[in-house]
Amino acid sequence: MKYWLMKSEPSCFSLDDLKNLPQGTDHWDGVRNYQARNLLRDEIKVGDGVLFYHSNCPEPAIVGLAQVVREGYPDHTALDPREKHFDPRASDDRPIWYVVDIQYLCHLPHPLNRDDLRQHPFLSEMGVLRKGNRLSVQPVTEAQWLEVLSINGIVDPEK
DNA sequence: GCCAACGTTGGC
DNA sequence: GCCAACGTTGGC
Repeated sequence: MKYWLMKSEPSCFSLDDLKNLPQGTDHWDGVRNYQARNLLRDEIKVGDGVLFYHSNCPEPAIVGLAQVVREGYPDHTALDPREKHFDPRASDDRPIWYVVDIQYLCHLPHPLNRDDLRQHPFLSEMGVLRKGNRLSVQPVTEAQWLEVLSINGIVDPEK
């Protein structure tokens, strides 16, 4: 089991948006970066934990937890010319871009903003704090995951 | 709105 | 294959 941090602009797609979908589940689509693509296609597995991060907004923060419920499969939005993230190089045979499905678990009682993260020994190492880091999906260590749960008094994120 | 950092593109 | 130009991200 692995852990990931996924970034989303709340004005575009927020944790509430995820929660309100049927089953609280959605495709994580539109990723057009090869490093992130490789993670989506090869590394991210069903059951992995996801820290949901709100970026590019008044209060950037880790705001909730999700879990992976379906692993890497082709991103159909790359194949549809009407889509914003359409990629003419992609085809059914060679999809190029991938998505995973994630399911909402909970909001954090104490969302962790960037100052909060900087003050913790494990969390201050997170990629999301590094200057210029634009990866929309990035790995999180088990220690970091457990620290987020512990700060929030969460024993079992699925409850 | 500013601007630094980064990835991608494209001319050569 | 180099590298300048450009577009995008994202904190502030």
